[in-house]
Order: sequence, then structure tokens, then C-alpha cells
Amino acid sequence: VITIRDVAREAGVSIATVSRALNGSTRVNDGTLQRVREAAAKLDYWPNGAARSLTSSRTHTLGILLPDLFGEFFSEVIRGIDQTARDETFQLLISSSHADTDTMLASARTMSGRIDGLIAMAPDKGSVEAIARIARQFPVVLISPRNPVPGCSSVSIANVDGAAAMTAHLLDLGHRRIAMVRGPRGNVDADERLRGYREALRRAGRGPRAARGYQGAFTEASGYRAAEEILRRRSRPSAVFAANDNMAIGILSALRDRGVEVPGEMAVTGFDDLAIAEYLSPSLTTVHVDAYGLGSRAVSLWMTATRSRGRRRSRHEVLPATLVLRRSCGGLRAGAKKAGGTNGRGGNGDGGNGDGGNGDGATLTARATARKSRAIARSQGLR
Amino acid sequence: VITIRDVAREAGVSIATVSRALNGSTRVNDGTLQRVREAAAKLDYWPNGAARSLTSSRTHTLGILLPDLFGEFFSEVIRGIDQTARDETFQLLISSSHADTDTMLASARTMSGRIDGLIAMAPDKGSVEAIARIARQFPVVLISPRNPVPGCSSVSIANVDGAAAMTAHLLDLGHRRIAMVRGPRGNVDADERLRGYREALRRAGRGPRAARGYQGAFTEASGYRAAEEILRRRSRPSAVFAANDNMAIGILSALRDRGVEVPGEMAVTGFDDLAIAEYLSPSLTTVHVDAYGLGSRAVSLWMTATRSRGRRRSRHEVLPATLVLRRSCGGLRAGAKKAGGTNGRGGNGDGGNGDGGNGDGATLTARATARKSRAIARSQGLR
DNA sequence: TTGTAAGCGTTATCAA
DNA sequence: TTGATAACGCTTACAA
Repeated sequence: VITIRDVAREAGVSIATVSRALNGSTRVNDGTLQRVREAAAKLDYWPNGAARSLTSSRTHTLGILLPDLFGEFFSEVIRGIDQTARDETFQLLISSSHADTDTMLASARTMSGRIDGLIAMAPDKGSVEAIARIARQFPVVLISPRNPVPGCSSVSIANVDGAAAMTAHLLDLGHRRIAMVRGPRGNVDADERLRGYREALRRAGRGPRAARGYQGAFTEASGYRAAEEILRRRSRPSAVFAANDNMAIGILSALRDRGVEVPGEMAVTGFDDLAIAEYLSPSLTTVHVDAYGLGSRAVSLWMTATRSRGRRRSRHEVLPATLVLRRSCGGLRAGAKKAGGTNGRGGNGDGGNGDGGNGDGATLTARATARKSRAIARSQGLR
Repeated sequence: VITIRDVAREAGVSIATVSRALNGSTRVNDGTLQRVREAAAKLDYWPNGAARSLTSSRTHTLGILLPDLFGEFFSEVIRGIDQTARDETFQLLISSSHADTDTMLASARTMSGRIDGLIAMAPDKGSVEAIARIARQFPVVLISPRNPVPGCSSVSIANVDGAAAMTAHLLDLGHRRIAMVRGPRGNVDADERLRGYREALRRAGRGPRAARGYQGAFTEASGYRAAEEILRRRSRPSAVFAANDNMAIGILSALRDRGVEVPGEMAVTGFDDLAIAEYLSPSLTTVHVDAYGLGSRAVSLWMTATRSRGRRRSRHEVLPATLVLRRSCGGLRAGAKKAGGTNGRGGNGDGGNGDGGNGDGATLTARATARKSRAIARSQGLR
């Protein structure tokens, strides 16, 4: 392995000069700069990163702590982190799939001395304490939970608002029984989305009678199972709100297998707005979440927090969650795409919901509130 | 920041003893071991990783070089890498989104001294030279291209075989005009899949007349556009083979929008077998690729290669690509799921393909070769 | 502008 | 079983 000494010898200078020359820094003679560069190129010198960070106590690396990088959503978050870090020429030391907080702590420990700071995504409660401990070692920015650790900045999604808006929209469409397929227990995002759903129902004066929750796990398979359970009930809901898109996909699949028309007999909505959502059949009404932005903003927050260490206090950003209205919930003007057919009433054999509000899409859209209309406009601007 | 010196002072021993005690290594008195541990715990000592790797010249870290982590497929590859690395208690220094080989090289350079080796995924040609240069600095394992860099082990997918098997299957189903929507130019996977398709046609005695390629970019949107282009042709193919699932999803969506029945009027197949493939409508016939295994095997290969450095020569693994037959290509026994309807002939207004072979699914399955049957069995065992 | 030398926080090699 | 002490490869005062 070639070290700085070899380069110094080759160029006929001291190692200090090599260091200065190669780091583009201050006063170095043009001639020696040339010689050093040539020597380094000739020997194919690759500076040792560990040694550099040991002396300079800067690593130019960000640690990333993730629960489990599964599927499209996480992959987008990481992309956001990666791209933004790359703009600052930072590298990423990633550790994921943390079953418990102990392994998370252990990972952070071994990162010590190799990172300048950390971005942590800890979607379950109880990891707060561990993160607080990590934050004593280096600056940490959190993704997801709202503001739990003192001194840490954070980015999160407007889960409650998004879920509430979706629920309100379904109510506007005339749905009176709206089931929710929840995310995994203890997951902060899942909890917040459930809360938004409940709050919207309460605000509309519809209590526990209209609500009905089913347990899911953020996977297609769990959505499929939940749909089967829903169909076994005597009184079916006219709408199902899944806490994420993956589960909504499973639900759509189950309803198709059972011959239940969507949105005719049952409306289905999701959360996340994955890339495939608009290509599903029917295209999925969902809540758009800027997964890329989640990662990107986290890194930006870290950078500003670090540059102004001590001066500024922690910041907490909440990324908006906007409704994206597509065909799976009905209510879009008929004929926009593939008119007729799926809009029909269908042989709704089971318990029809009292007021018969769930009919033609165009009519229902007219009833939509101004807020919803704005959401539609926004969503159309988005894509 | 607490260093080993602080712990030594607190425990009343030398730093050498602290190092030995904490590394669980050799002869340390039980009493001192206790005292050292207590001191470390009391002070919350986190060893400096950079210093450790400088002296020991082991980093316990694997560098990962990726082109662009986009979508489910890459995310699965990374999961495979991550989990397997975690089993060996290795960390991951990740750098992705490399536009060109220069930035790739630059990333690798800054990793020097911070990693023990590298897993590189370079799906475009021309990066071979850069990787060879990297491989002179530390052991490298390649994902994807077959065996291009001397001395590097590699894992790849049986792209050619998979694409050929899919094409042969479509031929068996009676299709005479099979279009292929290609992946991005210069992408090795895309090229190999195209080659498999062509080889299968040639082997079946069907030359350029049956083949027809459309340019895609591995995205849903590009698949959508390709389908539109296909539908504009006077003589439509009876089957479309997309070089990956994302494009197949776009194709399905376009055909649905245009009212073209799948598989009745047109069969659609993909490549990758993403998690959503079986939840699409119709469920997608595709080639299963073990993305997780790709990452996992790469790490395992790296480990064995490193443990037996010099002794053994480089190894090249090729992961099988197996057909997964679902509903989007027809040919599955009718009634397995949601019988009738989609299996009908449909109003195929355009150029019917001469021999009228594209009829009822059940009949066509009977014609399937033994090899295909085995594939079905395998696929059912898989999920 | 350049060179000398003192660290950075560990591990590893010797003696003791 | 322990303690000095010399690396590890680099950056950075401080001198020259």
C-alpha cells in the first residue's frame, strides 16, 4: 500500500508538503505542487481515510440508522438522504434492520469515530431513550417521530392531517361506514394515521359506530388478509382506508378475487403514494408523502445544525401530506378515464349503507369541499 | 469525549490493559476485568473506530458502490447485503447514484482506509476498467455483469436463460408476434434479457419477423409509452415481453386505459417478480429474480474470498431466473382464480395472428413443455 | 514556501 | 497478568 511517505520520497519533499499540496490548501509553490501531483498519480496514491479522520476529527461521513429498509418507501427515503449527502460530498455509513434498541445502540457505538453525525429513523416508541444516549455522542437528526428527543432536530410527515383529510374526503363522498386497516402496533406513523382517522370521524359527529379498525402490518399480504376479514362481516363498510399503499394493494387484490367492484361496491384508499399507485387498477386514491424529501430534509437539517452548532436550537419540520384523488375511491368525474363499467352500482348483495349516498362519481365530486378541490389541483400539479 | 486514557485512569490501570479487557481478548485478571468494565460503563466510553482501524488495519466495514438505488429491486439487493453483512457484524459504507465512472472512482478513493473491501454493482459496460483499478486497492466482489474483471468474484442473474424461457413459453402458448420492451441502452441486464429473447426466437426458427423491440428505461412511465407506441402499429403483437416488471406495470396500465383486454387480446409479461407482481390485475407472469440473494451471495463470496486470500481463485455465481406463471399471459387453467370474463376472446379488431393459437387458457397449458411445468411447480413452491 | 515534530486514539510488541 | 512504548498514516502548529 502506498502512503504519504512514498509520495513524499518520490516527489523529493516532506510529507507535510504532500499533505498541503494534495489538500489544495494554502501556500504551496507551483513547481512542487506539480511534482507532488505527478508523484501521487504515478504511484496511484489513495489517502487513508481513517488516518485523516483521526487527526482532523472530521470524517465527512453521516451515519444512518434505520429500522428495516423494506420496499419502495424506505428506498426513496434513502435516495433522498444519499443525493443530498452527495451534494455535500458526504458518505453514508448505513446500518438497518434493528430488531431492538440494543442492537441499534450497538451499531451507533461502532460508528463512533467514523461519522460526524447521525440520521436516525426510529418509528417505534421506546427507542427515544436510546437515541437520546446516542445524541450525547454526536449530533443527531430524527426522521419520523415528532420531536421526542431534546436537542435533536427532526423531520416528520403530517400523518394526522393526511389521514384526517382522507377520512373527511370519504365522508364527503357519502360514506358512512369507513373501515381502517391499521399499521403495525407501536409504529408511530401507524398510530398517527389512526389518530387522524378517528379525529376526522369525531369532528364529523360520527363516533365509534362509523369506525372499525382492522390490524395490518404494512404489507400486501396483511392487507389481503384484512380485506378477507372485512368481507366476512355481516355489515360491510362502503370504504376501506388502508394505513399505507402496500396494504391497499393487498386489499384491492382480495376484493378483485372475491368479485367486489372497486369503487362501485367498496372504495379503497391508501397512504404514501408509491410510484405504482397511479398504475394500479383502479388507480389508487392515496395520501402523497414525500419520502425523498424526508431523507433530503433530514440531511439538510443536520448540515445547518452542525454548521451553527450551539447557536441555533433544534428545528422540527413537518412535511405536508396531500390527498391524491384517483379512481379507487370513486368521486372523480366519470369519463376522465375508461368511462362506464366500474362506475356501475354492481350487485351489492350485502348490507347497503342506509342513505344510498355511494352512487355516481360525478355527483359526489360536486359535493366535495373547497379544501378537497384544492387538494385535487395540488395533486395534479404534482404529477 | 471520553478516550481509553480516561477509562484507564478511572480503573487505575494502563491503557493497554483497558484495550485487552474490552476486546475480550487474552489473559486479563478477573478483578481488573471487572474494574475496567465498570469504569467504561460509568464514563460511557465509546471506542474511536478510526483509531482502531488505523492500528489494526481492519475496519469491519464493507463499501458498497451502486449505480442508483431506485425502486423495489435495488432496495431488496441492499437488504440482502445488509442482513448478511450484519450476520458477520460488518457495517456498510454506501455510495450510490454514480452518473459516470469518475465519480465512482472518487467515491472508492475516499473509502480507502475506511473499508476492508467492496461490493460493486456496475450494470453498464465501460465501468470495468474503473473497477479493475479499485480492485488493486482492496478485494472487490461484483454484482451483475458476468466475470468481466480478472481476480474479482461475481454474482449475477441468469438473464439470458430467464428471458429465453419466457420467450419460449410465449411461443408455446401459440404467440407468433412477440414484442419486447427493452431496458436502457448500455445496461448489461437489459442487453442480456434482449439476447435471451432473440436466441429463443432464433432457436424456434422464428427470425426478425416475429421479433420487434421497443425502447424502454426500466420505469413504469417508459412502459406506458412503449405500449402506446405498440398500439399505434398496424399489426399488433399478441404478446409483449417487458424487460422488467416496472415497465410491465406501465404496459398493463396503458392497455387498460385503451380498453385492450389482458391476456385475452394481448399477453403481457415482465422480469424481476417484484412483491407487487402477484397483486396486479391481472397478476403478472414474470421471471423471478432473487434480488435479496444477489446481495446476500455477494457478501458471502466476499467473506470467503477474503478469508482464503490468495489460496482460492475468483468464483462466479449465477443465480437462476425461474418462470413464475400467473394470469397476465393466459395459459393458466381457467377457474383457478376469478373464472371467465378476462379469458374471453374479446373484440380483437386489429391484425389477428394467423394461426389463431391464442385462445382458451386451459388448452394452452396442456401444450406446455415439461420444462415449463417444472417451472410452475418451482414457482408454487416459492410462494 | 517548506520541514520538523507533536499529536489523534487505538492496538500490538516487548519486557517486567 | 500487566505496563511502557512504538507504531498506524495523516494533519497541523511551529520553526526555519
